[in-house]
Amino acid sequence: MSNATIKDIAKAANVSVATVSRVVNNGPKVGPETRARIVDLIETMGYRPNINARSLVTNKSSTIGVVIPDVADPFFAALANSVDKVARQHNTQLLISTGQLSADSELEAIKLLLQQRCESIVIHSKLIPNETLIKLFNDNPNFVLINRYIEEIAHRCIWLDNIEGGKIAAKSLINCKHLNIACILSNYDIEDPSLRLKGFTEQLKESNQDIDQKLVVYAEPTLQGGEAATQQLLAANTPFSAVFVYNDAMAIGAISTLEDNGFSVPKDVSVIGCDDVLLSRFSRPKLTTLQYPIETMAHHAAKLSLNIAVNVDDCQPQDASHPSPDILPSLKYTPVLIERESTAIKTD
Amino acid sequence: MSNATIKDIAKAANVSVATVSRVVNNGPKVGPETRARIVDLIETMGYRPNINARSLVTNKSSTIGVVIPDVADPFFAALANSVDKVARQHNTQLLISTGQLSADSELEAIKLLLQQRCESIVIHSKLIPNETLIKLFNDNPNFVLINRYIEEIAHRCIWLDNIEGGKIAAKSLINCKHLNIACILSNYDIEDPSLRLKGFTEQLKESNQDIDQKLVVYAEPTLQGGEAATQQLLAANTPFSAVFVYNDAMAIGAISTLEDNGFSVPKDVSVIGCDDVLLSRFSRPKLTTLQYPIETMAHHAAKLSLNIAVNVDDCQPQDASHPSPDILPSLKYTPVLIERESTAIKTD
DNA sequence: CAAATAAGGTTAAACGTTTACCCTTTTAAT
DNA sequence: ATTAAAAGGGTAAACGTTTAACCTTATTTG
Repeated sequence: MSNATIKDIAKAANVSVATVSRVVNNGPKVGPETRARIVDLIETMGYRPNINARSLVTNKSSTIGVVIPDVADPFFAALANSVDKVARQHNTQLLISTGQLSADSELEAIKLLLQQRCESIVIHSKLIPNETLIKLFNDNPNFVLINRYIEEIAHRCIWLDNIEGGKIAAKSLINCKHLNIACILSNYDIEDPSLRLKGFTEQLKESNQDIDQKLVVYAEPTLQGGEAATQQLLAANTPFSAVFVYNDAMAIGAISTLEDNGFSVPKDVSVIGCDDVLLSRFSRPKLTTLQYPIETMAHHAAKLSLNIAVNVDDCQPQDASHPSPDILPSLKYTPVLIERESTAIKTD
Repeated sequence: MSNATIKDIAKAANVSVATVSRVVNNGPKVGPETRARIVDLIETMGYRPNINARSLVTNKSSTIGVVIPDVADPFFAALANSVDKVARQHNTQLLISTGQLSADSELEAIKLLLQQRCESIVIHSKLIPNETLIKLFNDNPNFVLINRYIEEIAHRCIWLDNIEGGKIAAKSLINCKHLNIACILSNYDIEDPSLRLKGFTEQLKESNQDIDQKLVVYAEPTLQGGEAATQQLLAANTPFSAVFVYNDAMAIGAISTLEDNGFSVPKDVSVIGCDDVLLSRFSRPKLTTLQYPIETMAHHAAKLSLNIAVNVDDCQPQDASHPSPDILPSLKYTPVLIERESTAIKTD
């Protein structure tokens, strides 16, 4: 019933398999009444083409792969979801493979996807070495790298300007007159935290401010990590009136811990996050954060990977305050500061 | 290079394809030195079997499908993640297909997965009619339904006792002396909200309490939905001192709106959520909620679907206060109340 | 009215595996 | 010394498609 093959249909319709194949694929060379008859049969016999057989001969899979560390993380889930939307618009099936934040797993995930004959893959990899990736990308013209920049394959990297992000955060905190500023960063061995820190400290230096090394702490980029990092900060006993946090989850964990310890946000300490996940609009206090346009970026990446013309409108909107320096669609995205309630001008 | 076929290996090793196939699949009938030689060649020539060709002949896919409404929802992401963990333990690739909360899409998603030759599928469907599902399950012995109970296929349904959940919530609120209790429910056309409401009102009746129909409102089960529902509640101008909310996202949206309107939680109104997503431990105030053991359930579902013996330890722990009535591993799970800070005994 | 073209098909090879069945050589048992 | 069995390996069909190449019958063109 559900496993009728093309031959069964051909026999029932009294035509060759080629003809059936043509109606299935909307090919030419088949008369209207024959087509109608076959369409009918396909419907009533519940025929569905065997993807494997098809892929075997066409060497295509109608499948787009996504490699992310973890499906459960909202940030990566948003990424995958965005790719999924593009995929379903183009009759493409989404395949997700998780890299678990280990170089071996990431590579394994890619190979798995390759084995499934995905010709397009959007890869979020932080741990595979540049050279390996470059080699991989040279063999596979439809791979796209998201959230990472490698010069040699720059035209297939969709990335966020982390340095600029750090600068924007610093500017905002400086404007609020903060002098003792802490940093909570991810302890994952990836470049994002250090780039953000770099931009942040550079900007601080422009105002002749320096960052106290005791005030930069590292932890897992999760709610719990934010909690742990904040406890560490508190234990150091070095006063601070503001903290720049690696992501929103950590920021919310930080706020939670701060308040548990009698500090009010933003009265006693200002907190600025990064990512602008949906939640940051609903936390108490509402979170000031750097918007990471991951959905747009993932959308862009998916289209690039599928070789679909990228519509300028789909990309980061030209913002008067943050004009993109490149011709659109640019592969570089810049975060935008979203000011809400967790930051304030320093009092006392 | 990366697309060497089994024939290439055979030629290089000076053996037949059958022999190569045997070493790839750890089959018998191949001598140790031949095996070593072939393994070597496979490595150096970067051979990876073509999954499509293999599936075509074996009619198996080493793939487990998951149908969920949406990847971006943390609840479903947790579900998928849990299935993924089981899958990778058993060398199985995860395939996610999204149902978008429409019966047609859900069915389409299943068919897509079937077309990819997934023999095992974990399905989260709320909208496909019972009969359709029953038929589908009779044809496909490895399908498992999660978060829904259909009597005819009960042995393949992993579900949560929503009625009991409603009762537990009601008891807790009654214990806190609340008399005017509101309900915020999902407006999706699924049975969960009505079952929870049913349990809730039944329990209320046992204490001779009744629920004011003006105090039960419906909205999207999201942060924004919680916001909207609460505004509706506030607009009705009927006082209430507690609210039972369909899920944690809505609950957090509700708290946010309540506080924006000058009500303090839990002083002025108690809020009880449902799901116990990670976030509920980090919201302000920390959320009292019904724990929905979705990870365990999904783990269980994945194993059931893959025909893997389900370990009793993996299932819901026997809790003295909530003994499971069935022999473990039970397919029915019961939510557990997690009391945190968003509920309190009624004052004034 | 012949020739050219279009329309609607068919045939068969190819895709890369797995596996039942067959064959040969070596080893063990009598 | 014979024979049986075991070990190691080869052959070829089959899985369900797509598609180039070919064929036949109308239809158009000059």
